Amino acid sequence: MVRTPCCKEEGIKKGAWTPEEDQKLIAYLQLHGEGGWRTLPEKAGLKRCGKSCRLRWANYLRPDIKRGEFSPEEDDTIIKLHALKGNKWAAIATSLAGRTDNEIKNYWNTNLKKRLKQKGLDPITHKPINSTGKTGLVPKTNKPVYSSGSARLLNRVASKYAVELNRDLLTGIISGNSTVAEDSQNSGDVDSPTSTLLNKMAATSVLINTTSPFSGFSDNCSFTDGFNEFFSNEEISDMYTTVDNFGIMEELKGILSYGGAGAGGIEDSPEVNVADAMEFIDSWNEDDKMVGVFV
DNA sequence: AAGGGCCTCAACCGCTATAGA
DNA sequence: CTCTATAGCGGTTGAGGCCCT
Repeated sequence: MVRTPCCKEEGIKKGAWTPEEDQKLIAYLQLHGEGGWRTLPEKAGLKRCGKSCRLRWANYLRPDIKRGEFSPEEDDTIIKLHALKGNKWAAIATSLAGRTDNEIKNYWNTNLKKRLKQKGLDPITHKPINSTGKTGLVPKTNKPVYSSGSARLLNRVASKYAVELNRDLLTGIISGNSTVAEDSQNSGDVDSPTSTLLNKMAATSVLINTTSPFSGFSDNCSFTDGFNEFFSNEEISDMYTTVDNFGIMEELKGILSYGGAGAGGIEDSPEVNVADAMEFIDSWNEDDKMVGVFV
């Protein structure tokens, strides 16, 4: 396929934008809205290529862009999401309102990467640079410590819905579309696939909890809102205080959408990480090294 | 004060994904 | 199915500002 040159036309201006150019672009977009970037420059009276206009708008001029320093909470979120997603700046940006992928990428490269290095952590793997080989998913000879908080949460879910609880139902619970709860409540079987699943979830949480070098991340996980139908405010509050690690939330979301169950409103789950986690947990379970039985 | 090196971040480049003709 | 236009993404660049000597 022959690609159309984007910015190689004669007379196309490059480099820093002037305030006058910004004004022209803003005025045009306020009048006509976004889109039609290829023809926009000519219509707006700009000697720029459409791509340049789109980037200028997306990364700088958009009214909902939050400028200024990153907060400690934003720092934590970026670091944690980077550990989960890698250099997926656009995906990370969706969790930080008002921040662009470009801004986050720059901030990572100029600040957070260095900060991790100063802490002796590899900014790519987020593990200690002089690690003895321990990684997040290979603790077979390094049994994790029991995490009572996340396990307790999962145990509550397990005991509440028992045998019928599966990924689809969990997805339903979280997205608020579940209709299976009453069936589940009739079951007293504790040695069930549900228990196994929840043990896996808990074990995954424990792994993250015990291998993450960070702590105290914000719990801005909207998916817990879906629990309102099934748990009291007090119980949900308890989830927030016991499941106090953003990574756990992310991983749980991932597990719930793993295997094509469909995650409803849950977005952008870390499929690869979760697949790896599940594979590991499965093998771990086979080896009878599960951290606990939460039934 | 000067100038050289470093740092930051807006902008660009090259590529892929996707939609539609 | 192929081709094209467009959008979007991540990596890279370079101008300008800052800091240090």
